[in-house]
Amino acid sequence: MEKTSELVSPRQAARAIDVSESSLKRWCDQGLIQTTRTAGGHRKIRLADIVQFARERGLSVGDPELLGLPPINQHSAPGSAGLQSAVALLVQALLDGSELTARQVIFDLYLAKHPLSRIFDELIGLAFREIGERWACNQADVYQERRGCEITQRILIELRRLQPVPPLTPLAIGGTIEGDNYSLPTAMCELVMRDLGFQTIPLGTSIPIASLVKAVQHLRPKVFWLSVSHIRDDIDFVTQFAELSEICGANGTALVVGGRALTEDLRQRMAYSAYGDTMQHLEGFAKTLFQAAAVKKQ
Amino acid sequence: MEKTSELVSPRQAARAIDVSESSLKRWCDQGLIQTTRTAGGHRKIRLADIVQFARERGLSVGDPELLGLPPINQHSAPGSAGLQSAVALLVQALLDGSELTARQVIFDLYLAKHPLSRIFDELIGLAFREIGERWACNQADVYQERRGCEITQRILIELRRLQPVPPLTPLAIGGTIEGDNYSLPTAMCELVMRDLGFQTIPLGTSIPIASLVKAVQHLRPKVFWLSVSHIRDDIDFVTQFAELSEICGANGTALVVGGRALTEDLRQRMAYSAYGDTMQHLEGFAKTLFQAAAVKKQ
DNA sequence: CCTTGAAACGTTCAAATCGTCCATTTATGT
DNA sequence: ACATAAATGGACGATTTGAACGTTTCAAGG
Repeated sequence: MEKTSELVSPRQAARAIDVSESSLKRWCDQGLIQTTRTAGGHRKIRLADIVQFARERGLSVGDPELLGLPPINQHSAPGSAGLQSAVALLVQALLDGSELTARQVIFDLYLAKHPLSRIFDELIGLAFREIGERWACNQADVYQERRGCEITQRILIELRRLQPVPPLTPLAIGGTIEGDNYSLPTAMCELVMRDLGFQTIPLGTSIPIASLVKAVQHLRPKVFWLSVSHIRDDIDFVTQFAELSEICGANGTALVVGGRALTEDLRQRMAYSAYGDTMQHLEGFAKTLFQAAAVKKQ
Repeated sequence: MEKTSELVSPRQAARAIDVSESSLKRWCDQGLIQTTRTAGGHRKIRLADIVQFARERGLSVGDPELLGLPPINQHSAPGSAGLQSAVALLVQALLDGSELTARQVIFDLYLAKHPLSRIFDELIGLAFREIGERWACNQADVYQERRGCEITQRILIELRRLQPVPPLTPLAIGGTIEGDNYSLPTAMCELVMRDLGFQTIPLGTSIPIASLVKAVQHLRPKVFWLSVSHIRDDIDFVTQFAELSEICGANGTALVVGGRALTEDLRQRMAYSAYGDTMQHLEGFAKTLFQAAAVKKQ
């Protein structure tokens, strides 16, 4: 087994994306792939950079193990399979606890240049809706759903490693409120924001709003995302949320909210910068915001 | 920040910039890195020099603070100076949200072949106890603690990737009960079991005991670990736990329990194979169990 | 003062990488 | 269809790297 490291050699990279070592080195020298050099002149390539390159050029990662990534399965021809059949595959993998298959399904789509937001909305989101339905019909057990969450969370963390390291400029933070322990949506928010170029700090789950307020004050982010899957007390939530909203306003922080717990009725009693049902909504909003911030900077 | 240990050894420097010790020494001898020598000929490198060298070449620099991390021996007693400074470093990193530093502190110890169980008990465990105390004294905020958990969890997942893939033979599974959303202990349990050679499946958090029972029936593991950090209703818990215990007995599954919520009083009303306060307890018990299973197999 | 284990020393060596050149394949233009 | 340009993949000796080895230094404890 190859050594797992943040930096890979040209040979590892070349084998992984199935091109010759010569070509890879040439691309490095042309500046297509960012590289650093050792004192003796050997190239070192960041894992995220090589994956990013492969993604842009539509090259499939044929041998991920060389990059310290998990091995591939036979299923799922990249791209051709499409999101639809991928959902069914993912549902089955998650229910079976087959982490490898699940990972491969998601990675394939990611490498096939699908935007993260669409993968989240139209693959993972749908998969968990499907699992929820089966659970309701007693065709699936709670532990299967939880295990699926666990697996998915790990996959998200590994996806994060493949993202290019964002510059330090605009900061986005977020988390979930006290009593809400559903960590997947907030993890997805983070990846979407990072993909747009934000530096991100996930605060975690089940945090009292009072503490979220402090986090905004300490870290002064450009964006605060809040995914609400569960609310203990509506009235408490609304009053405390008002404070968070106010602090965000005072700090110039855009407050983006979402989550299935935010009913129409509830939203009318809240003040925020944007609301989104889906990750694609979040991406759309944050993209305009990021461009605005970038322009302002110049 | 003037430290006494401003001079570091080649080994420390080499690991900080992720190159082999050989190369680093060679570069020193070539004059690429300024070094001083002790009377006996050992190289001593100044912190500033190694950082400057790394910056000039765009090599990845970990955290300069790490270079001051004193080596920690296996024979150093718990609570010795070395571990204590590592704990302090980790506490600060987690409170600051500095994932890089936290990761390197933990990885350094792991790569130095320290048993995972000790790292968990004497580094991570103590660190979170310390954070908890600061929180109680209003010196730390909730979001800092949660963010620390988030960071640690990611590190654990990355540690998992470094572990050799276990054979399929003995299976261990575990998780937390409904209402208990503290995922770190159960994640640590998983890594310890994997280190011993078990195949593991983490079921996730907040699972009703009834569903845990089903998991045992479906998966028929050799070991079931249960980390209990929070209990909603004592009586409910005890009665339902009895069922889990029974099913485990019927399936030949060893039931290992632990966690701060299991008081002396509570434990007297529970039937289990083993109880452990620490990861080292778990490791000790599971080790004998694994050997027994291995012998049986032959 | 002596013992002892860990870390650092210097050296050696196989494997990996460098830069360069060149044959082959693929794309492009007339 | 043909010629030309561009990109690819392989091969070469020279250099760099990482790991092994036995020996020496360091720091701690009896």
